[in-house]
Formats: sequence, C-alpha cells, structure tokens
Amino acid sequence: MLKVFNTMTGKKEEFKPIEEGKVKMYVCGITVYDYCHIGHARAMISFDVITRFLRHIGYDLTFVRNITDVDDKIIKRAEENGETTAQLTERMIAAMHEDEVALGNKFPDLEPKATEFMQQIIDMIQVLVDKGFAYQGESGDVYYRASKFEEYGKLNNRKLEEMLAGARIEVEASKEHPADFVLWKPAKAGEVSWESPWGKGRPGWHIECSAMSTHCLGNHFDIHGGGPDLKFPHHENEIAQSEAATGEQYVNYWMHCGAVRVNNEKMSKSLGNFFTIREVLEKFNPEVVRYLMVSSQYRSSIDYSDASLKEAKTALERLYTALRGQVVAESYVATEYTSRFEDAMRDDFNTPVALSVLFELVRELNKARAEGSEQAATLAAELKALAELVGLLSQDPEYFMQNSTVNDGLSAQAIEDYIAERAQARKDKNFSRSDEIRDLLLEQGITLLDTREGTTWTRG
RNA sequence: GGCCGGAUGGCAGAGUGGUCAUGCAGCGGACUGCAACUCCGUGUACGCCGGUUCGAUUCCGACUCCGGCCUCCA
Repeated sequence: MLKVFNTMTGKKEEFKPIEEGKVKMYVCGITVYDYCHIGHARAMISFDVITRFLRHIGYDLTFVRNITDVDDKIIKRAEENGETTAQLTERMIAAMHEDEVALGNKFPDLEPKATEFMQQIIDMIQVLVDKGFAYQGESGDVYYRASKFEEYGKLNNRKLEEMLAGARIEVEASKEHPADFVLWKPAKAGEVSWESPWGKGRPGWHIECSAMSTHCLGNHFDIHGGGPDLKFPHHENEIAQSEAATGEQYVNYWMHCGAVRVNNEKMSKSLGNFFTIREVLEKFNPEVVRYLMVSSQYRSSIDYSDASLKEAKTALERLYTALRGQVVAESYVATEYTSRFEDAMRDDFNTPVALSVLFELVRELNKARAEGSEQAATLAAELKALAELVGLLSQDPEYFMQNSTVNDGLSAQAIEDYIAERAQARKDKNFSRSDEIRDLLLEQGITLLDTREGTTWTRG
C-alpha cells in the first residue's frame, strides 16, 4: 500500500488511482524569466523521486509539467534585456533543461507551454464566461468571479469573507470583489498578445495550468503537485477555474514539497536571497545537491547553506566509498534491505528512512569486502539499484570521489605526480618526505588513501 | 487577525505507547610506518504543564516559542 499526504485533507491517505495501474500527474513548472534556483531544484528533485518510485512499483505514469512562458515578469525582463519574450523564454527553457540534466532528473512525458495552448485557454475562459463564473470588467480584464464558486478556499481552509479583513489584496476598481483574479488581460501597445473574444491580450497567471492539465490529462486526474508557495493562490484558483468549467472534481491528491530556506531565512524572489542551480553547481557535484534534497522528507522545509551541503557531501562519500574499486554483480536477489527501502518509500516517500537503509546496507557491504566475500558484489548491485530510485550513486565512484566538490586547485595529473613521488619516498622509507607530501596535498583539499593496490585520492 | 506546519541527543534528520533510526561530530579500541578508509564499542534526546495509561517523546487538553501562507515566488 502506498500512502500519500494530501494537502486537501491534511492527512496521509492510501493512494488509489482513478484508473487501475495508471497514474496521471501534473506538476506546476516554472515561469521562465530567470535561471532556476535551488527552490526549483527542490521541487524538481522531489517530484523526480516521486515519479521514479511510482514507476518502480509498477504504475503506468503520465507525468506532465508545464512551462509558463507568457506573463508580466517575462515581458518586463525581456524589455529590460532588449530582447523579445520568445528569445528570453527560449534561453531560459534551454538553461532549465541543462540544470535538469545536471541534477539527474528525468524529463516529464509532456512539457506543455502556455503559448502553445492559447486556444484551449481561451476556450476555457469562454466556458467560464458562459456559465457566469467570469466577467469582463471596465478595464477590459476578464476576471474570475470567486464568490460564485461556493467551495472557493477549500484547499487552504479559507473563507472569502475572512480573506477580506486586513487583506493586502490590491483592490482594482474594475473587480466586483477583491478576491476575483484575472483570466485574461488586455495587451498594452507593443506587448506580445493573442486575439480573443475580449480583445487582444494574454492569459492571467492561473488559467494556463487549468487549461493545459485538463487538455493533457483530462478533467479529473490523480495527482497535482508543486512548490509550497503555490498552494495559495495558484492552486486554489486552478481548482476554482477547472471545477467551475468542467463541473467535475479536478484532482484527487494535492502534493506540495517543503520550502528551501537560506541560512535559516526564508528564500524568496522579493528578498533576493536565492541561489541559482548553476551557481551551486560551480561548487558542488550535482549529486551532493540531490543528496541534500532527499536527506529530509519532501514535505519538510530544509535549510540551505554551505555547511549543510558539506554534510551532504560527506554522507554521500560514505556511500560511494563502499563502491570504490568494488565489482558490481550483474544481478542480485532482493534482500530485506530492498523491502525496508520500499516500505519507507511507500510511506509518503520517506527518503530519510530509505537512505538510512542504504547506510545499513553499506555497513554490511564493507564487512563483506573486508572478508573477501562474494556477497559484496551482489550487495553492491542492490545498493546501486536502490540508490537509483532516489537518483543517487549514478556516477563512477572514482570520478565522484575526485569531484564531489568542483575542482578549483591541483590538476589530477599534478596529484598523480605527487603520489608517484611519495610512493618512491615510502619505498625508500623516507617517511618525512612522504608525510610532507600528504600534508601538502591536504592543504589543497586532497586526501590520500593508501591501499594494498596503491594510493587513491579524494578531493573535497 | 485567519489558516497550515514545527519544537527530538553537539549538529542534521526519521520514528515509535514499553529493546536499535540513520549520517556527521566526540570518546575508546582494531587496522596503518603515519594517516585516511573501514570495522567493533560508546551517549541520562525527545519545548513546558496537566490528563488518559501498569507505562508517553509517542494519545488528549492548555501554554510557550519558531516557521510558512494570506502579495510575485518551486
């Protein structure tokens, strides 16, 4: 049995797909006006792990993640850069794909773009207008009539009346109600725009997800996910739009990952204290970032700092060390480690517990290696297979150990030269020179390890 | 003010009504020319106050503190 925490009910629930054996999942992607930051990485990795596991336990999964490529911020940024919105979004989409490849995420099955679904968006708005759930204000904007949707607020346990008190909602004169939100926005001169029954313009923020998810997965599908800051208003508004338009329940399970904090402060666009994925990858191996993300349960918030990354690196090195120079069997028979790992994952994707099973497996693997047991190869195979479910241990162990932080000092050749010199010194029993080289390399962040087969090194 | 989460050993982070999380760090030992890696051993942890119970960190209630959302944000 798979248990999933559903934001809508606030409880862990048994997961039952609408159609036996199949799962349809939509995750909100990014608005492509800037490089992805580590908050995006958290969401991407969380749902990557979820998709891997759903497939692992046999579900035929359709995973859709949208790209919002038309929006105020995109228009503003493109203007600042002196480029067209299409040029900007193309660059950012390419960068996002690079980041995803680097982080080891698998791509969604479908990656719909808002600009390519303009007809579906307009059609959905028309349905909402026809049903009385939307109206065009004096400004020309088409608004969703929140008060008409009786269940408005159900995802966030909010009531319309209560939301008004002390609300920081910008009151626009042409709205009937402050909680009404834009479905279609008239274009200013020179702005990118599309023809519609309400004049030239572009869609509001939330409608594209309703239109694309429905088009790709149907009116009613299994899982809808996203970052924690999308619960309100984005997902609340999606529910209002979709359920009003189709008359059906929109989604069965709402899943939200936890926030990333930076040095114990909230990370946000407005505070500007965010790190892009590419910045972080200049300092750390991408699997270190991934380890950090899966070392806590996907719903809890995590603190991002150099210290937490270093800790992640150390822990991951322990796993890789067990595979260093170890033969990996072609096949293996699953042991209790596999069942314990899977049990942890079936409990709302409890990756910290799943990782703890990996460490226990590694202890046994290390013992088997020390004893020269043939079991080491099959344990190594099991370790790799389980780690792959969370996207770890995908690199060559030797490579990882020498690149768990990014090379910023001695070249591999220089290190090898020192090691050769030290080997000669040791042969000559010149241990003072030998230790001198060890210390010299250590200062450069290189740790030496003498084994029966020779000396290996680790950077970091 | 409303709504949602939290509070676990030096740090990170799971979990459970009554023997073990796990990782890092520390301490002792084995191994090593020295190290490192590894292995073995090692810790009076569960915010505060009541209640339920034979027994609560785990269930219930109050309290204190912390975070998030209510505005663009994954």
